[in-house]
This record gives sequence, structure tokens and C-alpha cells, in this order.
Amino acid sequence: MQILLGRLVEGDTSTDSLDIHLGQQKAISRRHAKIFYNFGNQRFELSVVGRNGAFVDDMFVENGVTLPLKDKTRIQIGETRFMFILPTDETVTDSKNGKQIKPINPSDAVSLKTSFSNNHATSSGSSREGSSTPQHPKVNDNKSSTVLKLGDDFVNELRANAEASVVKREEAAAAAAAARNGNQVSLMDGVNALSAAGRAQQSLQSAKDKLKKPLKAVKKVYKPEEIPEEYRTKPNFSYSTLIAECLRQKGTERGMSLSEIYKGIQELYPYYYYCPDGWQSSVRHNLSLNKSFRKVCKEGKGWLWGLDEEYFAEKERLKRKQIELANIKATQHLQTLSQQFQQQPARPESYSSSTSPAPESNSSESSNSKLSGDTKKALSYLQQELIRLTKDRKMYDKETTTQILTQALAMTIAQVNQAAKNAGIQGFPLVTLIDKNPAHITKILSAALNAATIQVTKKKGLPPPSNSPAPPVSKPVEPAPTRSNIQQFARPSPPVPKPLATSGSIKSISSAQAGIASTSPGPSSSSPIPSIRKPQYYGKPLSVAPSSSRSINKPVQQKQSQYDNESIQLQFQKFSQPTPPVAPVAKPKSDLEDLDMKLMLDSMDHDKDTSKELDLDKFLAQHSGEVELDSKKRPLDSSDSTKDQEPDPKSSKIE
DNA sequence: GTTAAACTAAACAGCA
DNA sequence: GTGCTGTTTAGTTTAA
Ligand SMILES: [Mg+2]
Repeated sequence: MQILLGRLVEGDTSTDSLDIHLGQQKAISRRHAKIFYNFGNQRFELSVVGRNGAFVDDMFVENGVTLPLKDKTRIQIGETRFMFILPTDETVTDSKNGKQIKPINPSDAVSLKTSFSNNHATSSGSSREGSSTPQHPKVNDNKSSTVLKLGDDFVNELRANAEASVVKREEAAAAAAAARNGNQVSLMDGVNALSAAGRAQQSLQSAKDKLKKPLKAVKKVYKPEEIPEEYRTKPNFSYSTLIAECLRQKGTERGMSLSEIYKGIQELYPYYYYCPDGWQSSVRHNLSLNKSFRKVCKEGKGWLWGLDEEYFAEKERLKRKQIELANIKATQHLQTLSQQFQQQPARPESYSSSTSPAPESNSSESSNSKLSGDTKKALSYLQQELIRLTKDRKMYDKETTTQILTQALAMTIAQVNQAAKNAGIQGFPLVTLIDKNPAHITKILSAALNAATIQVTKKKGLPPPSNSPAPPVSKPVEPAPTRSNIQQFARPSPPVPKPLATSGSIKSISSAQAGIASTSPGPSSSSPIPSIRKPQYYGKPLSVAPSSSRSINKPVQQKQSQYDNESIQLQFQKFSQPTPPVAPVAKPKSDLEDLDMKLMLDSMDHDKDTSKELDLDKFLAQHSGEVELDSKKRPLDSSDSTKDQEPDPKSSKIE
């Protein structure tokens, strides 16, 4: 049994079954909502089926959502407002007139329904201040934007109960009616009828007890398809970074309240609009623990929070230092590998001493002594360039990074050699090319880095750099040296609340003012520097809840990569280019180290035709996706040490 | 295997 | 009494 509410349409027989006519507004669907008694839960529930949703107790409820009704629940559909009133146990009091109404038994309900259907009139006219038709939720509006969402368990529970109670509902199908009362549509009679029917099966008292529980506004659970694709992945930023960016972009001199920070983060990173709650706790945790965030002044229940830029920058600096160290380590390893290779005596098949790139080697010197001074310089130069280029990229763990660098180096050498060979140039062309046209070498290196990254990640089953997280609505990380110029990457964000056009200026508290020593951040402080983050495994199963109505996962742990650096998104986009056929690669071997060495060997081998398809121009065309960017960034790398590093990318992607 | 960083969850208390 | 806010603790995951 249920009470149908909707818009009566002449000639549409499907609307004949409506129990309550809500008016003629087009915003009201022909069948907009239904009220029924859920025997499983022992409570009344409202199911919104109309396209434009409804407001329940001033909170927007999307279509498709079913939620419990309690006594005096206010419902608004279109511009028609009414209230759901529960009867008392034995007597029912008309909420408006105060007169008592005799309880209804199931048999009464039948007649009640009949009488109502003969008696119904269109409501309407009751519109007061125009309630806006529910639109896409806005973060700005606290009240009206709150979207009711039912937790998985609850949804499942409803589902299960619905099935279990089919029979019972049919037994109760005799009851329904409603009466309008001026501005307020009283559903009392219908409810009464339902109640009566319910009593036949269950204790109404227990139902009412449950209904007494406050209607809790639960955030709506979004299904993946309901979420704009770009907001299905968790931003690759640590909470500290999210908060800092929020304070910078949305904050004012007076700071921001906690709720403002919540909203700000949702606006900047709409992922947090769609994802389940829980992240707010992390935000509070960060605010409290991270000394970069300071309470400015008290307001109402809580504090207004500000960002201590100096402290934050100091943390960034330290972080950056660490990352650079890690990068250096990785490349040192690469260098070692390279040198080891150079030292290797004749290799079985593919290598002959006569093809050594360092023909004039001095045998009396140590490890890399077999290389000529020029060759060593050339290799060193390539390493330096690789390091530099690597800083602009999203990188992986140390081992993977090393493999990528090694392979990139090998590819570069191979390309150069082949090009030289094609051009009929003799000798070791690297030295010449570096000397004559270093920019070109950089281009080749960059292209090789692309190809190597794709190869290595593919081989290792790592996520390719293409899965970039959705960029924030307003980009927090900015490669630009100017620290505050943050909005350059701003882009429209579809259904999501667009960032308030508030000042983009940075509001910060000086350390002096805040009395902060420039000590290193404690371990508890969170990540700081916007930097590229490495893909990670999510700590938690994608959908932990057994009930799988949850579509978007709660934010999952992210880890910051030691190898990243800046402007992740851009880099990701670069990498996300379709994987081109990759250049000269050795046959896959089980041992990566072997593969690396083979690559090196092949590429160093002047005489050997390692790459039939090696064509430098082609290679560059295929892999030079970001060469331009890299060169653009160069000045930044060298000059700006304060650039944000970003936390990392882990993104929980909704499947 | 250990450690550090970041994340997650939740208990708890104060306050409006 | 309730919900929000801020603090704190504990546990997990990942990378180094
Ligand atoms: Mg703090």
C-alpha cells in the first residue's frame, strides 16, 4: 500500500491512481513521490521518484532516494509544501485543529481512500516563497544544498525489507487516504490508515520509536555514473596541501572556519563533494596537528584558521631537499650501472670490444677509466639532464625510476648513434652532439624518457602516468615561480559548484606573528609540498562496505613519492598521450638488470644495427610530447626552490 | 625488518 | 540533548 503524490494530467490515465495532487507545476512529475509503510523497518518512508526531487525538512532529496518519515516531517515538492504527521497510538490529533480523530482500522482505510479519491482536489496555490527547483547541489548553500543520502547499509536494508514485506504490504493494501488542509497538506488520514494496517502486523509503537529517531541527513551516495568523470579520482594532494590551497584561495584575512574549509575544499576539489564523508575528520586532524595551520581568532563554536606560509614553505623546502636527495641517489645508481657496463669485458654475442664507445680508453684508470674524458663528460651530461628532466615528471619508486632512467639513457644513445650512422658520421656522436646542439640532446632525452616510462611501467604492471587525477577546479599547484599565482589553471567545473570568485590573494600569518620557530615539521605534520605523487595501492579495498551501493570510495591513503616534483597534472597529461610504438628495445628478459645492460650494450654499440626502425625524427615525433614543456620549465627548476611539491597521487578511482 | 609519513577512524571534551 | 568543533590516540598502508 502506498500513497502516490504527483501532478494530475488530464487525459493521462496513469495519473488517475494519484492519491494526492500536488498542483500543476511542471516541476512536479506526474508521479513524484510515494509514501508507504515499511514493515521491515517499521516506519513510514518517502520515496522520491520525481525528476526534480523534493525537499524534506529543508534538505534536498534527489529522485530515487527513499528515506524515513517521522512525525511532522516537512515535505516540499515543487512549490507545494506539506507536513507528514503521525497519529498517536490510540487517538489522532489533527495538528491544525487540535481535534481528536478516532483511530482508524484497516477496514476504515479502504473507505478513506475511496472517499479521498472522490474528494481530492489539486493542491497548489500554497506556494510561498518560491522554492527553487532542485538543481545540482551547491556547496555554497549550507542548508538547502544538503543532499540526503542513504548509507549503503540503510539502502540495502530498505531493499531487503521491501522484498520481505511485500506480502505484508499487500495485506495492508487497504489503507490509504489523505486530506489537504489549506497550506498544509495533512496526510493524517492516509497515514492513519497505513498505521492501522501496520498495526495489524507490527507494533506501531516500535515503529514510532524508530521514527522518533531524528531524521539524520546522510550524504547521498553517488554512483560512479552520477559523478563527472573528472571527479571520480581522488586528487593527488595530501590533506595539508588541500587545506593550504583552500586557505590561500578562499581564505580571508580573518581566516576560515572549519565549515568554510570543508566547502572550500569541495569547491576546489569536487571529488570531496561526491565522496563519502570521513575526509572531514582527516581535515580536522590535519588542522589540529599541522603547525602550518593556526587558529586566528575565535568565532562562534570554533576557530577561524589561517595558514602560516613561512612554516609551510619551510616544510616544503625540507621536503624538496629530501626528494632531490632521493633523485640523486637514484641516478647515482644509474651511473654505477652505466659504469659497470663500460667495464664489462667482451660480452658474448652482442658486444665486441671493437665497438666500444670509448675506443681510446686508458686502461690504467679505474672503473670508468675506460671511457675517454669526452665520453665520460658526455655521459655525465646525459645523467645531469636526465635528473633535470626527471624532476619535472611523475616518477615511481627507486627501482622503477632507475630502470626508466637507464632505459631512457640507452635509448638516447641508441638514437643518437643511429642518427649519426645514418648521416654517415663517424666516431662517438654523443660528444659531438652535446657539444654542438645540447638542446637537441635534451629533446631526445625527454622523448626517450617518455618511451622508457611507458615501457617500464607497462612491463611492471604499474599504472601508466596517464591516469592523472582530476585537476582541481582551481589548480593548486602552479609551476610558475610566483608563488601565489594559483589560478592560472582554473577551468570550468561542470555540475559542481564553481569556486567562489573570492580573492585569490594569499592570506597568511607570518611566522613571527604566530611565534613559530622555523623548525622542521614534526612527523605528524602532513605533507606540504605540492609535488607529483606516485600511484599507489589503496590501503583499503575499494568498496569495503559489503553493500555495494557505494559508488565512490572514501578517500584512501596516499603516499608521497620521493621522486616527484611539481606540476603533476601537466605532466600526467603529457604522459597520457597515446602510447606510441616504442623505440629500440631489447627483447624482454626476466631479469631487468640484464635488460638494462642489454639495452646499454645495444645502444652503445656503434656498429651494430640495433634498431632498424630507428629514425631520430620519427622517434622524436613519437615521444617528444613534453619536450616543449620541459624546456619551458627549465628555468623554474633551476631558479625556484620554493616551488610547491605535491603530494601524491593516489587516487581512488571509482570503477 | 624497521622507521617515517600520511591516512583513517574514533573517542573524548567543550561549546553553542 | 544534539551536533559541531578541536584534540588526541591508535591502527593501517606504503615507501624508503
Ligand atoms: Mg595546527
